[in-house]
Amino acid sequence: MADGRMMAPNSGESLLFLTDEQLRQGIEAMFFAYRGFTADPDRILADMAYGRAHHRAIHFINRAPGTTVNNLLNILGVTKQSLNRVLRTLIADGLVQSRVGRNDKRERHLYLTDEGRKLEQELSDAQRARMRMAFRTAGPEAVAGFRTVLEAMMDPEMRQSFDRLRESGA
Amino acid sequence: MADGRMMAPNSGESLLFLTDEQLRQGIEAMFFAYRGFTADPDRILADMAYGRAHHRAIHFINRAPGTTVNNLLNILGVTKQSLNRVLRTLIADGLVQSRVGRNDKRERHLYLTDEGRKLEQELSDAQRARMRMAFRTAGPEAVAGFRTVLEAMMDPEMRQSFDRLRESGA
DNA sequence: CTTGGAATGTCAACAAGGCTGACTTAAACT
DNA sequence: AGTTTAAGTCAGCCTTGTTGACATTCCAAG
Repeated sequence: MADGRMMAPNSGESLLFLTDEQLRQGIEAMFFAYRGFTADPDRILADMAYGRAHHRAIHFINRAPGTTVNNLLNILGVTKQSLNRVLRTLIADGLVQSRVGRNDKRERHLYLTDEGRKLEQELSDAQRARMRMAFRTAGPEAVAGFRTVLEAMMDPEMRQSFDRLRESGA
Repeated sequence: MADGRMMAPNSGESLLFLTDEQLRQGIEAMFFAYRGFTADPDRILADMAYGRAHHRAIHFINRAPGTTVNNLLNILGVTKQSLNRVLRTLIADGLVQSRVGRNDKRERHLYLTDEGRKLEQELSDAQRARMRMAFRTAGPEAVAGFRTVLEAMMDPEMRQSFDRLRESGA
C-alpha cells in the first residue's frame, strides 16, 4: 500500500481502476494487438488469391467439420451472399467439400479436403506460433486474465458460440 | 495444489500450458472479442457516411493533436492514399482541420474541430462503456493479464507506437 | 545558387469483401 | 396444397485496402 506512488499504472490501483485513461489504453492495445494477430496469416494469404474471409471460413470448417452453411453464417456474422462468394471459390478450388444433408437434404454440410486441411495447417501454425509466443512471454496468470476479459467483451450471442466451440473441442 | 483435478482448463496447468487446443481457444476468443469491441462504434457510424477507418483516424488525431499525416500513417498501418481519402472527407465535413506546418511546409498538422471532438466523444463513450463493463466483470488482475498478453502479441513497431502513446497520455 | 533527390501529400483507378434486395430451387412442415 | 426454411444466385452499392502517377516542398551536393 505504501508502494503505489510512482508505479506503472497497471498495478496496485483498485481505486483509480477504471479511469478513462486506462480504458483508452485497453482500446488501443486491442487495436494494435489485433493487427499482430492477423498479420502472419495475411502475409501467407496475400500470395494466393485469398483473403481474411477465406481464412475465417477455413478455420471454422476445420473446427466443426460437417457444419451447415447456416451455422457458419451465424458464427462468422456475415450475410450469406458474402459467405457464399468465399465458399464458392474454396469449393471450386477443391479446398472445401459440400455434401447434401442426409436427414435434411436442404442443408449442405461442409468439410475440408486434404488440400484444405493443408492450408488450414499452414495458416493456423503461423497464428498459433504468435499466440504461443505471446502466452509464453506473458505467463499463465496473464493468459487466464486475457481470456476472462476477452470473454466479457463479447456480445452474448458470440459468447455462446465461443463456449459451444470450446466445449466441443476441449 | 490438491484442487487441480477437475478444474476449468485455465488454472493450475503449468505443464499442459501451451496445448494447441488452448492456443486455438485464444485465437477464437480474439476473433469474437474483436467483433464486440468494434460493434458499438460501428453501429453509430453506420447511420452516418463514415466507417471504421474514420473512427480510427478521429481516435488518434484526438489522442495526439497536431500529429502529421505521416505520423498517423505509421500508427494506422495503411497507405497514405487510403488514409488520405478518409481525411479528405473528414476535413470537407468540418470534423478535422489540417494546418500547414510552420517549419516544414510539406507537413500537415491535424486537429479535431469542435464538431470532430463531439463525434469522437460519442464514439469513444460507447467503446469505453463496453471496455469498462468487461474490465469490471473480469477484475483488476485479469485486466493486467489482458494487457500483458496483448502487448506481447503486437509487432515490435506497433508496440513502440503503443508505448509512445501510453507515455504521452498517462 | 542551382539542381537533383527525398519527403510529403493528392488524385485516379482497381480489388476485396462487406451490405441490401430480388429471385429460384428444393425440401420440409402443417 | 400452401407455407416456411435452407441454400444459392445475380445485380449493384459502399467502405477501405491497394498501386501508379504526379505536385509540392525541402535540403544538400556540386
